[in-house]
Amino acid sequence: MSLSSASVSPTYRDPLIAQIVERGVAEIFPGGAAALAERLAKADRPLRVKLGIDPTRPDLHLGHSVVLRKLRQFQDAGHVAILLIGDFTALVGDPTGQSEARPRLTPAEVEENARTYLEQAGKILDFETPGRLEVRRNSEWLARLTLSELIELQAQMTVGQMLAKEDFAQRYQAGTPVYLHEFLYPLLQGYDSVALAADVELGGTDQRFNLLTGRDLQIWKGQTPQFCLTVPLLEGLDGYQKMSKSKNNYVGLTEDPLTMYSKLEKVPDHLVQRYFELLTSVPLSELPEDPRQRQILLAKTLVAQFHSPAAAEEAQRTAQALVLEGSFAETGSIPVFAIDRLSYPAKLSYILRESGLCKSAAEARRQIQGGAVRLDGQKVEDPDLEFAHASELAGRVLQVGKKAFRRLVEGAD
RNA sequence: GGGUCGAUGCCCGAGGGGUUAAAGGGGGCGGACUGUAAAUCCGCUGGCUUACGCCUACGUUGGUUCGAAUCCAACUCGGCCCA
Repeated sequence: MSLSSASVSPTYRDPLIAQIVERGVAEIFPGGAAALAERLAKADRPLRVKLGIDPTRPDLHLGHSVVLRKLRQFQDAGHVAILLIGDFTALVGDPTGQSEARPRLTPAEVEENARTYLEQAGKILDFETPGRLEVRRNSEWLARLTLSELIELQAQMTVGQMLAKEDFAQRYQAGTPVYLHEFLYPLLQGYDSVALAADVELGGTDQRFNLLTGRDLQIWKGQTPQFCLTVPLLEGLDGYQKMSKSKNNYVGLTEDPLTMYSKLEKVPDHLVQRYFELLTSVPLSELPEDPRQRQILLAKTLVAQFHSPAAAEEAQRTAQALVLEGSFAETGSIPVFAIDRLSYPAKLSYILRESGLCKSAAEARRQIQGGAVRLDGQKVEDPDLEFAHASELAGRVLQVGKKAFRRLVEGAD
């Protein structure tokens, strides 16, 4: 996949437009960057720019922020961001990405997820400027569709067209099940564009088919079809697979500065530039030569973006001190764990589990035996180590591996 | 509707009555090394705060056995083929 050039090209007068159509863009339909740039330049009213999100999980991560940033760029250029909460389509389940049977969410869960999404999107989008944001839910119109309307909608597309969707085609050929109701998803998402009279729709490259379906349906309904702008899918920390929570290769938008910093400073070299391009506004021509310095700059830039420059500085100092120097002088941003809610005597394996450093006491035990556990930097050898009182632990730093720390404190929380 | 094959741990995939918490690979975690990386090598990889004990686990339910992931029955779900 080719990315747009590093710096803003002089092709477009307006730097805002140039940024929109060039940086962090995978594809633009129809007509590519030039066509959209022209549309933007000639717009005599704010364009309605749609981004749909399915509130199927409670947390957003950096992968989501790529397209949110793109939406923000439209806002900055004076257009209207329409954040569409797919509260109805969440019940259908987007088949994109071989995830077949998603657990069915209750309406309450959907609402709760939608609430946290908005909160997290607020870190990126402009919620303040009047007229720049519209939050809608597709149950407004989808819940009212009648069967005959639905049949009419389905009559707009053939099975052959549906099977053109890569995901369907692959699964069909591989002999894995493709359910009929999955065909509904692109149609419903496309119908959202009709209902909203969208001028532009954004999405990841995996959304291309769905976005284009929106155009077909808009034409059918006599509307001017929307532009479709896709952004690249961000690879996760493993370096290859798409960032996703279930693959545990993600950085959450709400993570604390130290965790965020620690994850980002080890982004694989081949992805660092991509992260800069998609997640920051740093000019790519200004990146440091040294790969290590790039990682550090990336981590600091993003922590500063989601927290504050001061938090970024402190996270860097702490990470440096802890990991490189093994010193415990800088413990400021280590997550704390309140030890007075433990029951004593407390085994170390139990503390490791309760503090979240290990998933289970059995795993904790294995980590100790594997030489991974340290208390104030001292390796612990005895898997049965036990503490009689909280006072023996207060103020100490517990560590698993090189990067996971907890500061044990009394009376906090 | 009929035939046929299949359902195993995070994933893929062996195993066809006991020695199977279940081969092997992937992934993950940890250790050495390093740039806190990559590559490589090594270890671990169901759960239980009392771990030579107990509890869960091979689609579901029931059955046959001293004993089943392994045999039987019914059921559920999927693939393919036929109509």
